[in-house]
Amino acid sequence: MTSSLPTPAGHPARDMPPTLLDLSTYLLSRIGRTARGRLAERLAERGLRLWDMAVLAALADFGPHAQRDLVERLGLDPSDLAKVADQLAAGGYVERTRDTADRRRVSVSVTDAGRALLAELDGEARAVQDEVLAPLDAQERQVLQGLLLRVHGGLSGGRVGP
Amino acid sequence: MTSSLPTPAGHPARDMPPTLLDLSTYLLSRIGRTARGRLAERLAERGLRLWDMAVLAALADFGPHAQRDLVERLGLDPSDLAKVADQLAAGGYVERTRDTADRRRVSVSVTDAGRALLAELDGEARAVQDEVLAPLDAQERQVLQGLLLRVHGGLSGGRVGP
DNA sequence: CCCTATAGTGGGTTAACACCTATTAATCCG
DNA sequence: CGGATTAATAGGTGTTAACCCACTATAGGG
Repeated sequence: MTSSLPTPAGHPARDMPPTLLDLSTYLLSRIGRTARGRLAERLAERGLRLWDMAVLAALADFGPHAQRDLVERLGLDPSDLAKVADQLAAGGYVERTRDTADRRRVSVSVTDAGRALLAELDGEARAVQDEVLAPLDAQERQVLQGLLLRVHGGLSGGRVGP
Repeated sequence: MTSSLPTPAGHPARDMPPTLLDLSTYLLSRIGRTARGRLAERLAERGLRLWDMAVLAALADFGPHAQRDLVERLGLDPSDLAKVADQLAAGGYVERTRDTADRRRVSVSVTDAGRALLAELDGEARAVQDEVLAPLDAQERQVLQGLLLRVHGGLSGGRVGP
């Protein structure tokens, strides 16, 4: 018997076609989608979306940005970023200050509350990751991370998403 | 210098936040999304969608199904499957025959043309995969495939998608 | 000082996708 | 037989994410 494991509880047990399962890209798409979806769910419980986390991460990692530069870095529409920044500012997670040198620009920086929030969100993300990568041990996860990082590095910059 | 590689041509070079790049789930999501998008583009040039390919693959791998069973296997809405089957039948890629035993059921089977089409689509998928996995050599790709397959096997059957 | 370009913002439009509903036809079971 | 159930299908709804346009305010060059 090739698949002797009992169906893991509450599972339709739908075997997918080998033609698809043989495609790493299919698996990547499916797994990535699942992970993304689960994290999005958790963020939604806090009234947040994935872009909120991406923006917080960019600010925490690279310091204050003009919105223009955030747009450039994250590949998000300027108009949409304005909305994200609005919401984050309303929650006190980021501060927006007019750039004194160029008063068109609005410099966005993360607050302490924002950093704390990001830490929590990162925790949620890691919890999801633990669920998703459950079948792999620590060493295998590291191998996977290494491979994915290299693959990611090779992607040319088309459509992005958080 | 930690990132000495020249930006790979025509690239905004947007460095993503390490906070995100450290998450395998982020990379999975991003890479999977890219791969999916690129394949979807190619299929669209033929007037096809991902579900068309999934349905063809299921029929080719497992033989004829009642639509009911395809729905079960692929996690697709019955109503949507009807439309997919319609289109595939119009192109001559599948045949629909009333089940003589239970005349409510419509049995769908792949035709030779359908098999030929699937072979082409699989070729497209592998071409995309070659693009996406370009940074990895053959052995690394196999390691990746193995890890992904195990991760996939551990996913409980929530939302699916092709 | 005009004239053009840029930064941010508000308020839409669009496209894709999952999902739901009603209808028709056939089956099953008491 | 008759009522309840299931299969397929047509058509429509809701959500989401990406995107686009118009407007304001500022900058900067001639």
